[in-house]
Amino acid sequence: MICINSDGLPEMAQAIRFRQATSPLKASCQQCSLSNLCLPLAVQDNDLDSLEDIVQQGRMYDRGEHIFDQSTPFRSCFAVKSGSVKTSIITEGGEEQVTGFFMPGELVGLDSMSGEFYACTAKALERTSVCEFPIEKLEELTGKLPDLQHHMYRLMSQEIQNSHQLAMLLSKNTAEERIAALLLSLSSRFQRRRMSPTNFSLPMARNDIANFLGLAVETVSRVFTRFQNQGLIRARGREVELLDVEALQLVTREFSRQNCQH
Amino acid sequence: MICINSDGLPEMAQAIRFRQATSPLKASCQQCSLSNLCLPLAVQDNDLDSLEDIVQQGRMYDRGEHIFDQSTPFRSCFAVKSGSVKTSIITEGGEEQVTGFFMPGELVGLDSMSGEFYACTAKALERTSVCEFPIEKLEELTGKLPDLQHHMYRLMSQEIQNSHQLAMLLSKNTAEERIAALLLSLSSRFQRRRMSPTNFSLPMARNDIANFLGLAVETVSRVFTRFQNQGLIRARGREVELLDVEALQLVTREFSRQNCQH
DNA sequence: CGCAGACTTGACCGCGCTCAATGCGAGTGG
DNA sequence: CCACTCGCATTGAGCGCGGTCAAGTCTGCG
Repeated sequence: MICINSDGLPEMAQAIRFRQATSPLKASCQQCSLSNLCLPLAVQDNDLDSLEDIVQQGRMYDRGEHIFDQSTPFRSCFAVKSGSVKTSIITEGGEEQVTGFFMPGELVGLDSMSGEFYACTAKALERTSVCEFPIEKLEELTGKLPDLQHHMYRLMSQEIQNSHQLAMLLSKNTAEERIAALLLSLSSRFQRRRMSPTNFSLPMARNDIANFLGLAVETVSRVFTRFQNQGLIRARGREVELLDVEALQLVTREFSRQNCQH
Repeated sequence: MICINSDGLPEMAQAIRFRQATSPLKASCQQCSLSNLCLPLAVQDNDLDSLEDIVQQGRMYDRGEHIFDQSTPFRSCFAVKSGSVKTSIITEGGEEQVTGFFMPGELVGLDSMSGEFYACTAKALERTSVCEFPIEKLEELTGKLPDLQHHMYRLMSQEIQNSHQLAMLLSKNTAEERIAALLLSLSSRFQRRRMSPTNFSLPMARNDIANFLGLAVETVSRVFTRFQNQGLIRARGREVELLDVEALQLVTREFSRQNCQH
């Protein structure tokens, strides 16, 4: 009845191979290229050891694999190391609502700290590796390191804000505005990682974009081609090039502008 | 330009009186009737003193008064003691998006812990009193009391979940489903406070409901009367009586049921 | 080469927004 | 006490954005 993972079988063989290779090794935050984005960002160099002590190098996940779902007991938060993750809530009826996309350096699972099970389902959008922070140890550590605690509060607070922004987008903005906003959000997140902010490939399918933004797939498609015809972007499949960032920013604010003149 | 406070004058006299009576006194969580809902819920009896040490009894706010807005430097979280509060994001263009309603025992400001200023504007929906938790002291205290820290994580996590639920409501559900969901949410929150879950008065105006749920006021009105005609509720102004809770629950799930048969 | 899944495009229609008028209750002043 | 006003809520008429349904196209992969 609930058929979430509709992906192929042949990936399993690969998964097992990698699982053995990288299983429960201790991670090295010191050498990680994401140390200026991820949790280490908040801890002093001399405390980095204690963070490394609790981190577990997670395994690799193939495209479509679940990192956890709503029936998994909540034990850990996960930092995306490479690849990307989508989280979604799946209702009793099997309806899915995508709640977020997570890129390298971002922390998944903050919405699950209030219950026994994860509050959402996390699925790898591509070949993805994660670092695992067992929550008990993490809480213990944040009790000792005020800076880390502060950072956790910041991250969770930011997550609330993001979600509010999404709610705003969903309740007030047109399809074009929502999609422009998403493209710009992705753009700035690529930029944070020192990648091109105008030339990237979408980690998620049109379907996920549509679900996330509360639209039909067809509408997403139409807006993409409309943007392309207007010269705002160039898109072929998941490859996207932002040709006119300022115009896109204008689109996201179009709503406000139109409704303020009277 | 931004004309938010449109309420009457005569309340001012009263406000001043109350302000003097209860101003920056130390609050007593021990005697507070909300101690089983609010932060004290998470601390041992013998640690309650340290929590009381940092709490400040806030002043009274009249209907429509701002507790803080997006230009206020972030310093504290606030627990609603009596009355009720609405939070909203106000964009550059003056557009408002209501992000939440807060009732006694609930904590306002968790979305603001990641920036220098509050991330939203908090407005009293009626005569309201709050307790103030200065954030620096609160963080210091949560570093010492693991239970309290754990509770903060829970609260923030819950806030994320709530917001995701809202996003889901906004992107997938019809007007009727959204309003049924809101009524049931309010109902259960009144019940938590040992008040009637079927007979209460809405703290917010139709306008706020509409904004929160991403609808037009007119739609809210129409759905209310439709529900009334169907015998689900009885509503006159802000007074609401839920006549058929089970039917309302069915309405919220109607969507899922309809879309699962094929 | 052929198939499956993802994406695109087109035609149609309905929910909910908009605009506009009316109803209603509370506070105000004559 | 009634008439007036101002916010707020309700009700009705019409229409547009975006959803739905149905083909058609593209792409990767065995």
